[in-house]
Amino acid sequence: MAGSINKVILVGNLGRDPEANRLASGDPVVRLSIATSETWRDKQSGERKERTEWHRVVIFNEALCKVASDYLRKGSKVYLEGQLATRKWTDQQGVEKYATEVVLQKFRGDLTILDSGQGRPAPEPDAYGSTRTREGGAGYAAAKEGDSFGRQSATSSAHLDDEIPF
Amino acid sequence: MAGSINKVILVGNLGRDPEANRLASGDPVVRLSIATSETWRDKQSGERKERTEWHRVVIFNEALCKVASDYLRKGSKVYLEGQLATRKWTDQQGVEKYATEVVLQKFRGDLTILDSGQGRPAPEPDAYGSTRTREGGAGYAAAKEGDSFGRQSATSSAHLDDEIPF
Amino acid sequence: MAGSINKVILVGNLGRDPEANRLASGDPVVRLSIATSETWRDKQSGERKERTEWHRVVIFNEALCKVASDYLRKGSKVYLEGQLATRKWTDQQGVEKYATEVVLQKFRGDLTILDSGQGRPAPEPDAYGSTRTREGGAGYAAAKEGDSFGRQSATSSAHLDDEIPF
Amino acid sequence: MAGSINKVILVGNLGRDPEANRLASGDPVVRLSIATSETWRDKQSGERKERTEWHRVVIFNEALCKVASDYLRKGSKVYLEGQLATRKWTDQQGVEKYATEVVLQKFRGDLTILDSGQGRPAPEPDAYGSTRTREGGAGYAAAKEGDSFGRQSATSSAHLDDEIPF
DNA sequence: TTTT
DNA sequence: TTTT
Repeated sequence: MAGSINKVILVGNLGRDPEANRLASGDPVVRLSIATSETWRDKQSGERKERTEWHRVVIFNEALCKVASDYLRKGSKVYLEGQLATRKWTDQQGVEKYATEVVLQKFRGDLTILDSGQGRPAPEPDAYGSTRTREGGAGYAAAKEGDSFGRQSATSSAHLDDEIPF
Repeated sequence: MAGSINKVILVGNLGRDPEANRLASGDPVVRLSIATSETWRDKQSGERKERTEWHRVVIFNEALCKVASDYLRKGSKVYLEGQLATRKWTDQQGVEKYATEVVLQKFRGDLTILDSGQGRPAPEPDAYGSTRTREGGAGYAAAKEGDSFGRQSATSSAHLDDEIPF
Repeated sequence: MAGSINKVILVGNLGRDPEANRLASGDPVVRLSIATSETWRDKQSGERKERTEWHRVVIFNEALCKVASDYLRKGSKVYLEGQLATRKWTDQQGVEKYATEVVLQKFRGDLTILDSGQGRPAPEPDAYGSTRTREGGAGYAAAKEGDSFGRQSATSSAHLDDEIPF
Repeated sequence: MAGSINKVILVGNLGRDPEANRLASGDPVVRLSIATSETWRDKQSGERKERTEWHRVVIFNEALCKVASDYLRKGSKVYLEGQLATRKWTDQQGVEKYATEVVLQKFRGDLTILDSGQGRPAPEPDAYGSTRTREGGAGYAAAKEGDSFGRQSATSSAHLDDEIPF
């Protein structure tokens, strides 16, 4: 379909520290869990309501992987831009599962830090890069080769996804 | 969270005609299934690849419901803007399911037709509005009251969602 | 032109306090001057370069006028969404001038505060509303009626615009 | 300013054919004039009103220059994404002038054709690329070196800008 | 799991 | 005129 656009823009906070990994190809992947929320006053009761939405973000863009793993922490506020991708897999019970993620593909997407580190622990300089030398070490498990879309294959990440529910 | 943004922008084509319904409250809901796709040339094989992504869109914005049901048809190209919302429900086997939708809430979102009707059947004038007078009639099933977010309750739409795969 | 989109998204900082005014109609207008900047390393010299862009923002959306005048100050960081509008006028020397602004029309646009007031003077409660009672007083000059687009007429604001250059 | 975003999204039609040029560096530049419009019904008179906005677009992204010059024509509908940049220059009378453009920098921005050529003259295959071999030839005037931002210097384009009014 |  |  010539002429289609698939774009997500989020401004929100990380619910936990970024999860940095490498595919078998050596390419980095960083996963973020981002909260956005909206508040409104209920017309009936007059009560203040809040609804929080959690977004799974998967970064394949190398430069942005580095920004994410070096400078983002639980609580960080970010602006990011990616695209929607729904992944399907079959769990151990043979049940088909779906998860929709915001994907920042290689050379695509955008990620900008909106809180300049106030109150967050200073990042270790080049924390992500250093894992190149201790590949597979604690916290940076090696992953299976990605699919043609550049994402981990459904099976290799199924056990992670089962923990899903964001 | 003061200061969060949850925005999706899609330009794509409808995979089927819009599904117009009404909540028990009488408020309209229109569901769209939108395809976006991207093509690229595989660096290894040199082959041209294509990946299509299907998006579930749910419109609660009344004016945009009317635009959608009056002027959109299978194949129509649209620009739309909404927000991500993930819904959870339990199916008949007791399995927890999730579906992420692009929601155009009341008084929010945007929807613009990008192909001025070429080749599509002329819409019946005010097709949607006329269902007000035959509520529950063929093609416009009445639905259960929405939840606080204004969306149909998980249970009332569960059987639809099971058909999912977009 | 059925099917056109004109959208600007900015994340940046206010270069000065918001300027709140009222049109002759009584409708509020708030003007912001927003800086965005980008930095890069020059490939030749290796030097770190920075380019700052200044954006004129004009808010006619009443709710967002209130947010802006009550909570924003010089230095505040905001996310905002509006549309481009280029205004033309003739200055006292008879020279045609143009200025492009990011406009948040009535009931349109978006404005979200991204820094929760850290270090900024607490806003006077309802500062903007209170000017209703001292209309035309210092700092809230009354302005001539807006044009059909809801903006001040070119002539009524020409002297302001001559100070322009952002 | 770490953490700023300057983004413009337009869906509109070309008011004339693209203007393809090359900088002295050999890098391509394509200029587009894009119209967006909105229509509304005047609350007082009940009349249908329309307002058209013209946008100057400047493309430095090489791949998108090629798309624009090969496939776009007067009347084409496009989706595009760029950033705002205001350029200042002094005209022959010594008057300072400003023009705000939507810029698609090298390796940045987005451009998607929304009408698949219906009714437009088929583009000559690779029309743009062929100018590499007849640089400076009819229709592809060579231009002075760009500034650090990658844009043509103010002086070299001043005479073009004087024709402005988009 | 975040944030206000 | 902001911010880093």
